[in-house]
Amino acid sequence: MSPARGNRTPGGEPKSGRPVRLKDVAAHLGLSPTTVSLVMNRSPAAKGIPPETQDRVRAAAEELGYRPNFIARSLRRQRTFAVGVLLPEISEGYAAGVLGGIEDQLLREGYFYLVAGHHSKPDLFDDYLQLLTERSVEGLILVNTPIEQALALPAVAVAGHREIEGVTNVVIDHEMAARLALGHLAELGHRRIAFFKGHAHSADTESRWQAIVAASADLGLEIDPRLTLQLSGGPAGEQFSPEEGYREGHIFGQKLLAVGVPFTALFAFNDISAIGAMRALTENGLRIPDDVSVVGFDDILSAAFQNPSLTTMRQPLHEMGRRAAAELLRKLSASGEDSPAAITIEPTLVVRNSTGPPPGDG
Amino acid sequence: MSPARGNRTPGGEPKSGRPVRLKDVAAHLGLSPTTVSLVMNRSPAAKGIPPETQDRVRAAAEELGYRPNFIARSLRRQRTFAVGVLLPEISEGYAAGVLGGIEDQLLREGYFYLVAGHHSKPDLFDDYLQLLTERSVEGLILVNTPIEQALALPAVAVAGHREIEGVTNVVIDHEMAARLALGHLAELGHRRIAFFKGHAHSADTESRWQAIVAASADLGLEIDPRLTLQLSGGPAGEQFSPEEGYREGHIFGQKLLAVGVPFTALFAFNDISAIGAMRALTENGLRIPDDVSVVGFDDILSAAFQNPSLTTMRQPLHEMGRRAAAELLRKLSASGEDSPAAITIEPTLVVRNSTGPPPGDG
DNA sequence: GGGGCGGACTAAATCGTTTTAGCATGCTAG
DNA sequence: CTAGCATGCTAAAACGATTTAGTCCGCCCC
Repeated sequence: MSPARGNRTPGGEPKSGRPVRLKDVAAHLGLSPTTVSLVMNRSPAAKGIPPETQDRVRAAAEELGYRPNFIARSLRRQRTFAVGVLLPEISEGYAAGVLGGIEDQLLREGYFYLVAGHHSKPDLFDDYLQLLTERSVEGLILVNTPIEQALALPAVAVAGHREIEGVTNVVIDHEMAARLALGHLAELGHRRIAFFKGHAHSADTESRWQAIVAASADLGLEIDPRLTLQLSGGPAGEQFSPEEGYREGHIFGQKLLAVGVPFTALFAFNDISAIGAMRALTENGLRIPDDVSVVGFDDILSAAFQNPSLTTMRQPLHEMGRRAAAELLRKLSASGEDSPAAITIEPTLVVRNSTGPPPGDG
Repeated sequence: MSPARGNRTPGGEPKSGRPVRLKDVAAHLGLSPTTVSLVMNRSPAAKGIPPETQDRVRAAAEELGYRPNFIARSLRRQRTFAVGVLLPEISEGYAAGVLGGIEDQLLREGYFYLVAGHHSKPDLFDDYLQLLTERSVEGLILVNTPIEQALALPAVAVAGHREIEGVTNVVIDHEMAARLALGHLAELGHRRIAFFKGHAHSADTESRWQAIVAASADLGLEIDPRLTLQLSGGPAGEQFSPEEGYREGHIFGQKLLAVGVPFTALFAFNDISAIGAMRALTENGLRIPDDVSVVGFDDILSAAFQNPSLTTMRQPLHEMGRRAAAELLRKLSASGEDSPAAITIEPTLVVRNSTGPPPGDG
């Protein structure tokens, strides 16, 4: 049936070298490119084309294995259906988790994305921003990437450190996190709880701490300043490695014991430092959770594989990425004046084996 | 010394709405677009244009904040400087690690990449392959992604499961891995070593096992079949979760003890199962490394945070990604007939605290 | 018989570049 | 005096689509 050579591979590509263009389909049918374009795009202007012709066009396109050239289409329509993602480093748990969510949402909606890892170097950040702009991305998602100035493109930030005009921030609900974690400990019977605060130059630190203070008050818990230690996280602006965080958790665990103020639970700033602290406590003869309960934050992969496995607040990274992408697409499509300054994501408490009733409570 | 510069933001964008085009620069200078294009691209054909004019052009471009439109350029030159990356799932440690290396290399060479996660569904894989082709990627990198047919584009696979015509495979040097790991154990004095084999339908399983057999022979070690257990990894073709791997390691650790054949070391198939096994051994009163030494494979983040920290073979994921990207770019640029069928990457042994001399050896 | 109209298309401009093929102009050599 | 040849540029045709503004034809109706 196929008129004139029906030679295509299962992939839809013609066997001959070059791909089939719109023009080829048109020529094959004896129609103009315009007509074929209108039909293929189901353009409203195609209503004047009789259904029979439309079918002919679509059949021919299928038969020849026509695939529209996205580049040409992008140029003409001034739409690339691509967004840029800027993050410090792909192969880091946090960013990879968020990126997974971004990916799901974007591909589902027919978008692709270009990723650039700036390794926390501001000049690289600027370069990549430039390159992404040149490539005509329609918007930006910033993961864990602080920015100074307003951006020329619609943008959404995940764990953005600042409030920037026009940039929607996807953040975790710290109040809820504090309520859940402290509620869990309080319910078990803990009254004297130690804390690790985040390092001073992280945006999360302050809001999280305030949430902890508020939740403590609500629950009638007292916070003992001698039992709150602030992580330094190394030199300012530098990304601290997991190993450093672990080491610091280990040191701080020992410090807590050295203070001599009794405590029955520890709420760490993240899983890494929690794991370090668990080791320090264990080394000092304390048993977890029998003597001390430990709660982490993040739910990294390692948390489940500790012994005992770590109770922790899970940040739904995938969901955060998904929401960020969805919001960006909304900004792109809608007239979009009604974009919120922040989107709050609910964390969940993952109860494992590092928490239990305080000693002498049963 | 920036000349004239009226109105551009630090970003290089003009303040007025629309970006500056080549034509604008030409008009501003009273020259033709051709001339400006030749100069901007340092085309060989620009040798006929006097240096003075060239300077004028570049100055104007700088002043107006001209940025070439990559889409238009791609269309005309039939080059996108973009490659497609197909992987099962971004937010998985292995793929994220490799992707980090891919990213570094590609960006360094002026390329971008489009990622698609097919979640191990063959139909999604086909769809994305189609979409990437439509977007005119110049080549493909497949991470942990088995393919059936030859591909229409130049491609490199990382951890590819099959040998496909024209696709270069980046693989780990299993012989070396076996030599290093067993050499380490042998040197410490171990003679009776237990093994976890990978599940049957993984490509790595067979070659790795053969390498182990060979290395054992070289080192004069005997392999006791009663001490080799094969991981099942769940239903065929299904991605097994870390939790499952961990659980299986735990079960297999107990099984090893139940067998009743004495052993002083375990070489697991991966870190996850090693960690599970460590827990099982510890629960049964064995001390690591005093009674049993354990070696893992992969060096996932958790490996360093175990207690004791895990000695393991590190797969240089970043390097593997980097090499894959570099090879793909080589294929794209060179006439490229001389592309190897495989690129072998050297693993490294990371000695931590889960290995030591066998008991009664000191 | 011609004005109006709906139906079925299409010519040509456009998106922003690159690239091929020339066009003036002036100078030199024969 | 003019053919030949640099020199310094430019016109116009791509690239592969989309989209605006028609065209052409037949028919109906007065």
